[in-house]
Amino acid sequence: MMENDIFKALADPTRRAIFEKLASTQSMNASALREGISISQPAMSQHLAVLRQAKLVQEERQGRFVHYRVKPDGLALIVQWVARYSTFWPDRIDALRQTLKEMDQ
Amino acid sequence: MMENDIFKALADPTRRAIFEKLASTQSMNASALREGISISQPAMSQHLAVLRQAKLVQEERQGRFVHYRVKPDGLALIVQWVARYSTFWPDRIDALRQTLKEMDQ
DNA sequence: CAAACACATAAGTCCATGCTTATGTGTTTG
DNA sequence: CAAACACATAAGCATGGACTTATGTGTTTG
Repeated sequence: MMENDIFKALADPTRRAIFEKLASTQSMNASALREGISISQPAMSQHLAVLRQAKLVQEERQGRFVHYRVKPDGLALIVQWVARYSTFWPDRIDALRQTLKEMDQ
Repeated sequence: MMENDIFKALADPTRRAIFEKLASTQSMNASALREGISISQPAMSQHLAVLRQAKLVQEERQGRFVHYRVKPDGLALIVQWVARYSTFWPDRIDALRQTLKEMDQ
């Protein structure tokens, strides 16, 4: 199941760090992503493969570089899953509500 | 980090099934939770311990039964984490927006 | 109070996973 | 076109995690 792929992909702290770094920019190639994260080249490549399979990121080859970027709809399933239990976080709902309000502007 | 505990706890499909079942009721003891889920008693106990440590559920002993229930604010960190990337799921946002709207009623 | 019960913990096994080194594939460049 | 480069894949290893059986702890009940 795809939902499971996403949860498993995000369960690793290194992968979340990669995703977060990727989200902070337009797009970035694999080598640039390694900067600041102490990790070997194959390890990065493997992590990106996991994120790719979970459809959280998308790749685009440009010459000998592969540019990665966060996939717009990647977190949708997580959002939907969490939303099912939205009645359980009445306090925190306001923050999300505010986020949505800001998106309208 | 607590965020990591939550992601890891939700990364297992059996644990998500337990959480979902628990969310569908007020509270339930460990034996009742096993019904429908093909799992041994110790396995259930261990899964509940993981969910407990992630603060996704809370326990309450009543006699020789231990009643579990979903902890209201348990998913807050996930919501906050996801909300940081809300600009990346513009299409799916409507579903969540609708959920919030329904909560208002 | 001994047996039954609900649950937790211990200990061991098996498979998944994150890492490493080594090598392969595709692209650019001197 | 050979070397350098960016990245992917292969293979092996070590750890983590989900399961099992066995046993422990606390509570109820006949």
